[in-house]
Formats: sequence, structure tokens, C-alpha cells
Amino acid sequence: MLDLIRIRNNPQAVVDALAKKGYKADFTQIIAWDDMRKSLITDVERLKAQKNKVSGQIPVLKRAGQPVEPIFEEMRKLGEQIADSDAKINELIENINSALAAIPNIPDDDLLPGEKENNKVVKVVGEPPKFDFTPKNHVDMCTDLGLIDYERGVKLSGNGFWIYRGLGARLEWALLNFFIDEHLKDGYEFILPPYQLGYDCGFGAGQFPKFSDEVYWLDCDEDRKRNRFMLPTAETALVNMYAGEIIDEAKLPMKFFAYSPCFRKEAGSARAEERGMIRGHQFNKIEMVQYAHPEHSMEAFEELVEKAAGLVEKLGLHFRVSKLAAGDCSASMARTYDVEVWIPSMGIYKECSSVSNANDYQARRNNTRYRDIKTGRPQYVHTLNGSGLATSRLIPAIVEQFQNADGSVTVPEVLRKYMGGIERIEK
RNA sequence: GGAGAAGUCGCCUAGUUUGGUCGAGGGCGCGCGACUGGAAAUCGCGUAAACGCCAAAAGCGUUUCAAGAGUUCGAAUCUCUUCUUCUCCGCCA
Repeated sequence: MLDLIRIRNNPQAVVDALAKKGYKADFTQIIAWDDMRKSLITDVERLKAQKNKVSGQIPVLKRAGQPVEPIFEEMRKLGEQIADSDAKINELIENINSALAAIPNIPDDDLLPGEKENNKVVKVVGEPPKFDFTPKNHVDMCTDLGLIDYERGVKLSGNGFWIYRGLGARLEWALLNFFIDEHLKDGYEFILPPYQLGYDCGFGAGQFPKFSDEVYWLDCDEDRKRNRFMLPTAETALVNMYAGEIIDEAKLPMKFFAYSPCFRKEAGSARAEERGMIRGHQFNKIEMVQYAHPEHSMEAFEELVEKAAGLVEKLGLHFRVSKLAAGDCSASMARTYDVEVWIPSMGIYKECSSVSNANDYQARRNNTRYRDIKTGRPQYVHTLNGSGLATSRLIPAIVEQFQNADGSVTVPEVLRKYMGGIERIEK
């Protein structure tokens, strides 16, 4: 949610900034509504003040034994006028809010405009492995080694689901354990959130109303506001934990990470090149979230990027970090860097972490504030999130990048202690 | 899932029977000040948010007693709906 005062103060600046995201903003209607709201409020508040004053007289007159009935008729008329104006004001507020809620976040100044083609690689670590044999793709590797059972996953739940088996399950769990330990070392608090969330969480995170069709709903009431959905990422939970609260400034930054499966419809995105576990309806992810003071959110952002990249690096994988152009950042985000891991069989880098700063966009939507020590006033926090990391993109990278001529896979060293010391996965 | 009780200012609590100077009293906590060499104790003062006048401060006004709707000239107080919590029962990992 954007700040209406900011829009009012300089609409053109906001229009220009949003244009970088490819969003055509026009605030004339919103501002007109807000103008109407303001003038109505001034009027109706004058009426209310008058009503309160007269109302306060009634007990005094009564006590003095004076007649009060004559006043009632006038008061009734006043009351009708007030109810009338209040209804209009509420309608205007609703209009304004739903219009504001549909507008994406303002991208940071330093972002390039445009889409993917303007993403900029800011860091490359390692290089693509060279094989002196014909490398296999991850689907074949995982199937041959018995790590993943794609066929039976489909049998159980349909396309987009798989079963982790045996060492595959242990590898998955080892990755998660490795990430958990690393985040604990960095002083992040471990959170296990509910996997079913209410509508407000989706709204607060900025995913609803626009993307409410991309999650799985558990109930089918006509009004989704009373229903729950399966979380598409733990961010949706973490970012709403303090909704409506005022946090002590001294507590900032607050740092969390959560494990959760993520459930996504991914409608219409089934593509031949995204076989295996590159894109599924359910995948595991550790998500990092920080609540930061606005003056320090950029540092928090850098920290999260470093952490995400550091994890991939410790695994020994070849990857790169890209700074996304304004139009490639999601609607809620002011700034996003992707950590992309090399998938040899596809010949491309695939996102395994996306680190973003929402600035105050989410905090405004779900009313998460801190109390400023100097002024004593509540201010919106900045919320940041980043995967740390999503395993479903890493297992393909690991089995492909670390495959050997005999069809085995070398287990990254940092994972071995979580897998009973196994160094190599073979048939 | 069934039956009952309850949700008041950071926390605890008064007020709900008898609707009207109740936006709301008291205690704790917290902040400031006095006393003290310093501290404790004591005493005094203060103690929410949103919105509007307004870009900001001061000030004034409006709104907010779980949320929403209703009755009424007037609702913390009466009615309805929803949510949450607690107790008992049922069911279960």
C-alpha cells in the first residue's frame, strides 16, 4: 500500500517511478475522492461537535427540571445528516483503499526500468562444471539413484508432485538442517508457522487481492475473507506476525527464519523444460524475514543477499546474483536480487533465492509499526524477505553439478554430517 | 463438534443490573520532576491511536471500551451477528 500523502504531495514523481515497473498510474480519481472525503469530514465533524454539545446539555437540563423534548426533533435531523455523510465518507474511503491496494510498490531509485532483459548480474561465483563424459539431467539422475519417485508422486497427487525417497529424502532434510544451523549461528529466530493462513495474511503480504487465485483455498465460501489458504511461502506468515502491533524501536531489527512447505498452483506454467522438481505445486523452503528500521533497511537487505549467496557458496555450487530491473520485481517489492544456481542440463541459471525489500509497503497494508524513540510516534517498519533457501532448485543443481562419470553424485561436504557421513550417493 | 462464562486505555481492574458531564475511575508499569552525596522509599505531574483543520509543531475538533450491524435525541452499558479466550463434555495425534 502506498502512502496517500506521498502521492498527494508529488503525484508525478510516483507516476514516473511506477512507470519503471511498466505500471501506468493515474491518481486523479483517487485524489478527487480524497478531496471529497476531506471536505465531507470537516463538515460532518462540525455537525458531530454540535450534536455532542447539545447532547451534553440534556442531563443538565433534566436535572434542572427543564423540558428536553423540544431538542429531540432537531437532534434527530442532525443525526440523519450525520449518518448520511458518514455513509458517503465510508464509501469514499473504501474506494480509495481498494484503488491504493491495487497499486504496486514504488521501485527504489537505482533500479533500471523494464523487464528481465534489464536485469543485471552483480556477482558470479565459480564456473560451470566441465564434464569429460556425457552428463545426465537431474530427472534421470534422481530417478536412476532412487532419490525422487516422480511417477508415484503423480499417482498420489497428480502432475507437479513427487516423492522424496531414501537418500533423496535425507539429502532434502540435510539441506534444510544445514540452512537452519547457519541461520541460528547468525542469530535469527527459528519459526515454524501454521501452514494454513487467513485472508488478511495474503493481503498484508501484498499477494491479495490480485494473486488470490494462485494459492490453494481450503474452504469454498463465496467470501474468501473468511477462508484459509495453504501458504505459498513462509514469508506470507512471517511478515504478518506483528500486524497491528507497535514494536519497540530498540527491538529492531528483528530477524526470523522459518521452514515451511510452499503450495502454489502455478497455473499454466507447466513447461517441457521445467521437468522434475524445478516447478512443483509443493516444495520446501526456508525463508528469512527481517523487520528493519527504515534507515537501516538497506543494510538488512545486503545482509540477506550475503546470507543467501553464502549458503549456495558453502554448498560449492556455481551460481550468480542478479539485480532485478524494476519490472521484474514482484508487485510488493521495491528491490529484489535473485540468487540463481546453474543447472547444466538446462544451460541456464535458475532462481533458488529471491531477496527483496518491501520498504513500508507490506507494513502499511498490515499496519506493522515501531515507536520512534525521539518523537514517540509510531512509524511503519520496513519488511524484507529472502529465501534461505528453496531446496527444489538446489537438488537438481547438486545432482547435476556434482555428478560423476559412474552416475554417482558427490555429496557437498557441508551436508555430510547431516547424512551420517555419506560422501557419495550411488546406485 | 455440543453447553456455559467472558472480552474495558502496556498489564490488572472499576463501570454494564438503574443508557446521559464515562474517552472512561483505581492499581501496577513506564516517563519527567522534587527530596537525597547517590540510590531505595516517598511525594507531585504525566501516561493510547487514527483522522481533520495542516506540510509540520502547538492547539482545537472527530472517532475508537474485541469487530460489525441495530435500537435511541444519546450506547462501554440494551438487541443481533461474527471473532477470540476460558471452563465442562465429546473426539482424537
